Amino acid sequence: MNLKSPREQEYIQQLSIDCVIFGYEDEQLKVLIPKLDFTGDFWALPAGFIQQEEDIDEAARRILAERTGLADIYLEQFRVFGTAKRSNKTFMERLVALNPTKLDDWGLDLNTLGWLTRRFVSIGYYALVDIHKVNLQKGNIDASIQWYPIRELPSLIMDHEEMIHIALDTLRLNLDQKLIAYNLLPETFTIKEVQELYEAIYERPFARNNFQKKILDQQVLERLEKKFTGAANKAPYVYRWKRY
Amino acid sequence: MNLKSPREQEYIQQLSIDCVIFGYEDEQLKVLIPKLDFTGDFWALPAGFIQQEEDIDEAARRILAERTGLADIYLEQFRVFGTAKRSNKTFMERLVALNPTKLDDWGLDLNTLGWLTRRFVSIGYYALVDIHKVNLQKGNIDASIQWYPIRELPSLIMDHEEMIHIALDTLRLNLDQKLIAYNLLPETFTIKEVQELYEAIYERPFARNNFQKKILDQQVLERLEKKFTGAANKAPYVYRWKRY
DNA sequence: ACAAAAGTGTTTGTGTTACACCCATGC
DNA sequence: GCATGGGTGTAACACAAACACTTTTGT
Repeated sequence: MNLKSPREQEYIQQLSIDCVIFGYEDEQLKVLIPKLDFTGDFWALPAGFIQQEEDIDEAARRILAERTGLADIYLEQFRVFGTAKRSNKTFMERLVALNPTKLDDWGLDLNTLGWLTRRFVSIGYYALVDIHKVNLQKGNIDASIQWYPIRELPSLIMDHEEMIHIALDTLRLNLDQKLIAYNLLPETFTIKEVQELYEAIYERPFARNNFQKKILDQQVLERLEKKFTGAANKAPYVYRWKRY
Repeated sequence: MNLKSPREQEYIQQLSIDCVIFGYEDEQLKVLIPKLDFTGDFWALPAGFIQQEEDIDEAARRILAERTGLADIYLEQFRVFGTAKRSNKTFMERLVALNPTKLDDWGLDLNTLGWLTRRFVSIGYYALVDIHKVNLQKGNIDASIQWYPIRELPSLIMDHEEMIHIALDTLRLNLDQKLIAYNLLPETFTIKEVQELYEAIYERPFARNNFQKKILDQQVLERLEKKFTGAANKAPYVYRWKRY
């Protein structure tokens, strides 16, 4: 996202993409959220616009790559947000009031501001990444970027919190159906780790033995060697996801 | 949809809505498709643009009302179509070539044409209507408008056939989940009629007795009087959908 | 030997499919 | 009575949850 010249018809007008990027770490489902480089504590989902010669999926990939350094990411549309009153106006007004000089430094003129504060329709994408593969990078208007546990989100601008909740609902619906959970895990893992991931996503416990059966019956994992942790118990097998 | 002045910023640029309107009649699932009022056999889904002060859902409702005369319709987003090469260009070029004078009559100038032939991102909606309540109305660029059985579609412009197939897939996934089948039926109906509807949608037979149980177990129908058809068999009960 | 956790098997319950039967209606 | 199609009950089966037991590991 470049604030300096979005109005030059390089991008489709009044249409944006917002990305809910899910990761998994410390038995918690997390979302990647940048904080904007302005006074006033503005957190906003990674977002961007669609270039004229670019597929919307490509645009989403570009936005994701910008923040994560990853090119090959699982992602999916989940909803379009398009109420008439949906605009950056409220939050931009507060931002402008709190950052009188900064905007000049950015070279933001009134025209650009006008472009940005119009009504925007936004396509919501959610993405699943292996959190340890991510190479965190600030976007050019970010002060910082950070993973937040799904139950400890900061206060986000506009309707971004609603977006995260709808993305999570969609993820829950699609998880088994599309067998996409493994995008959140490293290359190899134990069944217990899969179970903990499921428990983090659905926020409820699963019975160990039945869970094991359910997962293995899907025939999508291949069993590798055992994993000796040094603990005084039976060593679990390590598995890898058979990509189709 | 008004071709005469869409470029005046009244609408959001390069963003459109396409509607797949499902109806049910003669044991067949049907889709409402207008034929454009130009030489060359152009069939296109009911479509339109989004006014600046209008929710996208409202815009979809407006487009639906225009063709069906119905205000209260079940509808749902199902996908955004947004590849970079997605534009009216190919089909408009053919249309212009086949209709040299007609476009002048319409007052279509090159600017408007340019507006229309740019790359467009389109939000797909599907709608379910009681086909007998529909008051068919041509849009102002339609020559005619007609219901087509899902397996006897005409050749549609752009990616509109793909849209219909994806809409149908989504409908199949959501039908039981969201209990929306009754939007396709008249006020009252028999279980057999529901079964025939399901068979039309999923294109496969259902066992009569089990189907009855499955539907009644959902507790969303209320049983009314019997329906005497004059046939030499037991009269079926008539049901009504309990709207929540 | 023992505790801890992994892995496997068995029983129970639930819901779906298949089969059989009964009921109402008009000729 | 009988053919026709609607409505209901039950047995068979498959799937999922709950319970129990065995195996492996390090101390």
